Amino acid sequence: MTEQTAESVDPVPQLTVFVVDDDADVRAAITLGLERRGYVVESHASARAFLERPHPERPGCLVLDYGLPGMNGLELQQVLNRQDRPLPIIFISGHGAVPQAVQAIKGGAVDFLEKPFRQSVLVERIDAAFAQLRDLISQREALRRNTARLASLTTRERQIVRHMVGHPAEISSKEIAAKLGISPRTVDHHRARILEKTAMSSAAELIAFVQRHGLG
Amino acid sequence: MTEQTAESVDPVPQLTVFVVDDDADVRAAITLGLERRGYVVESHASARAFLERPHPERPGCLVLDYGLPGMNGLELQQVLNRQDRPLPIIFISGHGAVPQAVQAIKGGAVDFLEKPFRQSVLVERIDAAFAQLRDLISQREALRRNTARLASLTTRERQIVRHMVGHPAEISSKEIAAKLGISPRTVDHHRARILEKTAMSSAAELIAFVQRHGLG
DNA sequence: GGCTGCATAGGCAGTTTTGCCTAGGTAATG
DNA sequence: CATTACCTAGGCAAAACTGCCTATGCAGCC
Repeated sequence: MTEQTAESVDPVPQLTVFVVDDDADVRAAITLGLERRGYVVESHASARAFLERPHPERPGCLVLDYGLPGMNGLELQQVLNRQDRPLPIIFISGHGAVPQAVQAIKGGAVDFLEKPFRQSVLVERIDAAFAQLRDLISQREALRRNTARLASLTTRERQIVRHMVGHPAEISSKEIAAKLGISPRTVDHHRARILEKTAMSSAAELIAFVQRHGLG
Repeated sequence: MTEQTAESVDPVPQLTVFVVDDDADVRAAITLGLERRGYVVESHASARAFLERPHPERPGCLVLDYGLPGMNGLELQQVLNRQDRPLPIIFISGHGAVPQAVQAIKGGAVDFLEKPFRQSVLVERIDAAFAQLRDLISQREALRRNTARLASLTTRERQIVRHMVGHPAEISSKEIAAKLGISPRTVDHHRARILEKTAMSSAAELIAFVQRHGLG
């Protein structure tokens, strides 16, 4: 195990713990505790400030106060959910309110902690969030690679793929040609190009692939 | 709209609201309120009693007290989750405990209500649970129908299907025959029988189907 | 012993797919 | 204006698939 330059170049960028809480003392306490344990922490006083930070794509998880002034935690969660950014959220809240916790978890939050909580509990949840994040990232990565292969398809080609995937019972050139109002010969031609571009060997393989990974 | 014998034969069996709470007053109150609104209610005083009821497959949803003596609500939820029975759960709890609510929702519960709650809120959640149930049931129904079609396949036929699904790039009779050490002609024969039995029109359709629904 | 179901395999004809060629029309682009 | 990309479409031949036929061997069952 030659462990030279362990700190130098990380293939996976360092994961960051984003902390959003309007209480400066809370931010300081969490930041301090986490940094002592070796985490990279970046804190913001409001949802707005967090949303406007540069490099919004940096991977990490979010420790989010529920009762923020302005845009509250739940609203921020919803904003983030609409973006398809992989960012697991751990809520923290001053007053243990069940309905809010329910909504947060239903919205995909990793957990909902009531203040005060022990740092060790938070660290546990952060590790869980990071594990979840790594899953999400690898899924996205796989999807991205696959979608890239389909991205080079032209409109017509894509249309034919859609039809084959949507109606796997009608994939003969004749049937597709009838649907599209063109010659079966042309469908053949497109099919050949599609298989070539996607490096697949049969319509079945293509359909199976798109069913698994989507068309993007 | 001739509404003769509306009550006689329901194609979908009547959905039941199961109530499990150790407090007889709570059971009575919920039962009364729901029956007045036309719901069919069946109540039990303990998780054990609910689990041991006859006809366990009757469709419905479960209004479940969290703080049951003996097996508590969360444990019952986990038992039910291990069975693959479609039964949406609405938790009710005397003391609003966030961690418990979090666990319940993560376990798939529809909601977690704190006592006391308004009947109208409960009714709302029950309707949501019923909607979710209907989705689950129709999904299961589709799966069941489909698995039945694959169930009539012989060992060899199933083996060939597995191979086609697992290696969609190698579905020509030649390739499959090579893998199995038999004649391409025989694979043709099996393929024809498979498509006939499953009422599919192409290998692609079969693969797409099995990918979606599994082989059972 | 006969019957049935399953796996094996071949023949033959018709259809389909696939690969490789040409080629015209259109729209965008340099 | 030339080039490029895309959609269109046909010819031709090899390969594959499909449907319908026969046929053998084996196992289990009445």
